[in-house]
Amino acid sequence: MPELPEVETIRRQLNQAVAGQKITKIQVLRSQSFVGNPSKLLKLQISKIDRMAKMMIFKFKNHKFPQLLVHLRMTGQLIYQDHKKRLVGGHPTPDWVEKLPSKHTRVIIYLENGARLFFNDQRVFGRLTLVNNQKEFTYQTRNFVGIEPLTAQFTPENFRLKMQKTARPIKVAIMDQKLIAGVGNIYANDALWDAQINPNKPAKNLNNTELEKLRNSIEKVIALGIKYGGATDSDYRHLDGLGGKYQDHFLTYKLDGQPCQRCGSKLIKTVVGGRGTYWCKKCQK
DNA sequence: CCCCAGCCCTGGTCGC
DNA sequence: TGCGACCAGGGCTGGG
Repeated sequence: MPELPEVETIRRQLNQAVAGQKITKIQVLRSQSFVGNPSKLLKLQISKIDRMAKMMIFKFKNHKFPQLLVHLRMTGQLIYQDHKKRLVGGHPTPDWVEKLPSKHTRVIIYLENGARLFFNDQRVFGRLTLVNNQKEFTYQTRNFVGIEPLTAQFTPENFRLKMQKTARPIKVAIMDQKLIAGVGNIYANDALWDAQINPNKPAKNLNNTELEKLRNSIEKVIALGIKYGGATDSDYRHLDGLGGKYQDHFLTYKLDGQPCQRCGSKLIKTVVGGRGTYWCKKCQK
């Protein structure tokens, strides 16, 4: 599922592929997938795409607003197809990209140069949300205000301040987008394994050494995720339809029953905060 | 404020 | 082969 590295990968590709293009038409094929009036975006020129936690923010030239917020949730994809149905970067076009729209296409954004941007989303949890002013923006992003792991704000001290505030399991705490931005289930599992911390441990019970280790591990796995273009576990795809590679480097995620890379004992799967949790009972204390 | 259960969705899997 | 129950999960809502 798309987390910080996956969303960041797509964001960078979008800035290459669609920045500078004007939106000429928007088709909403499933009403829940688009919140707001899509016609407000017509004729606006995309200036750049930012990111806040797992949310992408489309901004437009000479307009502070509207802005378009895109959240992929679990199965959302943004796929770019140019007017010749060729891919960005010159890769061979996967058949399914040439055949878009598919039955999972929820929104199509048409660009002035003849290209189309497809928002596909099998489970319809993802959203394109139009915000018209600062008040709406603040409301829609109110739960995504956590510290960004790859910025100067992600200091040991700031991390400690956030984690000491809650008695919830540490895994739940680092996945709380109000505390830390962009960490989802894959990278939470892998970071806790790397830091050798039991995912059930109450966040405020971690000592400074453990917190610093975990902070470093979050930074490490998120950076690795970006390096490999994210993880294609099921639906996640790059802008050109191809998959990421981080799934070949999972430390724990979906590896229950496999030997721990550190101690060799079998990784287990439990449920923490209602989410599947993969870890090593022997070396995560 | 804090925390958690239930909900939104669809497709894949499993048992019968 | 088919059918129904169940599961996956990020984030929102409502209730304790």
